[in-house]
Amino acid sequence: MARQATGAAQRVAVATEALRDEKFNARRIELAEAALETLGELGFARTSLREIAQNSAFTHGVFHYYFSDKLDLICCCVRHYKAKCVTRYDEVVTTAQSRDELTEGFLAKLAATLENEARMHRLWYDLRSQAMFEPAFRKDVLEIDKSLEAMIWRIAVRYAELGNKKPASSPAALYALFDGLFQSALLRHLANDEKAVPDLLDEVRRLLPTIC
Amino acid sequence: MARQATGAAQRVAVATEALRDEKFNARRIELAEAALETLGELGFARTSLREIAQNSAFTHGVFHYYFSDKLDLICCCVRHYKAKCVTRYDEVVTTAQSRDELTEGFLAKLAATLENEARMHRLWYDLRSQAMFEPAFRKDVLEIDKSLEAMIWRIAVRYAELGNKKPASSPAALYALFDGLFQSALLRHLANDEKAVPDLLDEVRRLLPTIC
DNA sequence: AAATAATTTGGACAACCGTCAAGACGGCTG
DNA sequence: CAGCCGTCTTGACGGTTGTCCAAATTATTT
Repeated sequence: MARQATGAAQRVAVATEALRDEKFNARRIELAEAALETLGELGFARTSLREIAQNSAFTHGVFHYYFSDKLDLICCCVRHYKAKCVTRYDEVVTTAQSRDELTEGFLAKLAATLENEARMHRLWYDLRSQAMFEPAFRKDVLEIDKSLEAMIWRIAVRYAELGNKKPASSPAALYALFDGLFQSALLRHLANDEKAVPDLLDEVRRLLPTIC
Repeated sequence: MARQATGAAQRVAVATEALRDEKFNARRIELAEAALETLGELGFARTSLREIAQNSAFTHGVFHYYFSDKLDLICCCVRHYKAKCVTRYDEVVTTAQSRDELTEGFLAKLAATLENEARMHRLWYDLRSQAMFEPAFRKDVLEIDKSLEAMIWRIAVRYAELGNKKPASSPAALYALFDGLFQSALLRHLANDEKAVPDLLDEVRRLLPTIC
């Protein structure tokens, strides 16, 4: 009986603790999302915890309560950012019924994210560069890079499938190609080069048939 | 006569001023080179003028005497870095007499610079990302990017020439591909992935015949 | 050799940084 | 209602930052 009571109490304790953890984590994500706003605006180098707090509804102390460290916060930001990004083209991939449909759907998403989420993308490139200096970032960054490579690969496989072929290049090379093109287009776009987006689309449109 | 004397004096004045400018600029480059040492070690975000000075033979005041600004210093660093980089493969391109010779020469240089100048390369990627946030960097970065694209294109043209063909892709796409591959390999190399270099070489070896 | 200019030094400054801790607030439990 | 606990605020701390400047040193000209 005593054992049972203790067991029940323990179960309740575990449950409440899990609930607390969940709530705690939800708050972390909320804070990370607010931090991403400022990070995307200023970049890693110029962003301080105080600046993040001032551009959000939170005080700078809260961030230290939920994150052990500045790096901890930014790692959480990166990880959260990943979840959003990696599925960007999946709907197009699954619904497209022809090469043309896939191509146009992909290009549309590409142009849209380049123009509307430029700040998030430049932050990603910033943090990936930081990972070359800061070991604490490397694990997350390499993991995200792998996910993005897989994302691009899913497009290529589907594109090949719709032509009854197989992709001609490796996942790594294909990701490198698209990543390089996107990075260059992003920089040009941020520098107010109005041809950045159409040039990227032309390039990708020309490239897609050659890789399968 | 008076006119002539004035003219001569002016000529001398112009000459000495030019000499002064040259000396001034030589000092700037000397300082920039010292700064690159620390920048390559710590990255843009964590490098301060005092840290640069402490790791060099100069005091921090000198940097402010020769550079109006921290950005001014770093722009000078980037511009100086460019001159070194852009001709890296030119000797291989001009001396190679066969596709194999060009391929092996290129791969050897590629592996060497990735391993021996990793710090300079990561600084380049860092600064290119910074250019997405800091407009002051954009002009120089875009210019260097164009030079690197041309450098890669010279390799491709020569490679095609040695096979009596023409490159199949555009300069932009080709540069994007190699840049993406190199960036990925660099990150992996810095994360102590021993397969980073051989994987890059394998990939490039496989890719070269397909682009021409 | 004297005077003028260019260069270099090292310290002072205010502003900012990440971090921390003492206390306030508010809901929940006993 | 009293006490506790998780959450949050606020202000302070030592250290670092970019910038500036007056004085010292060196080079150049007269």
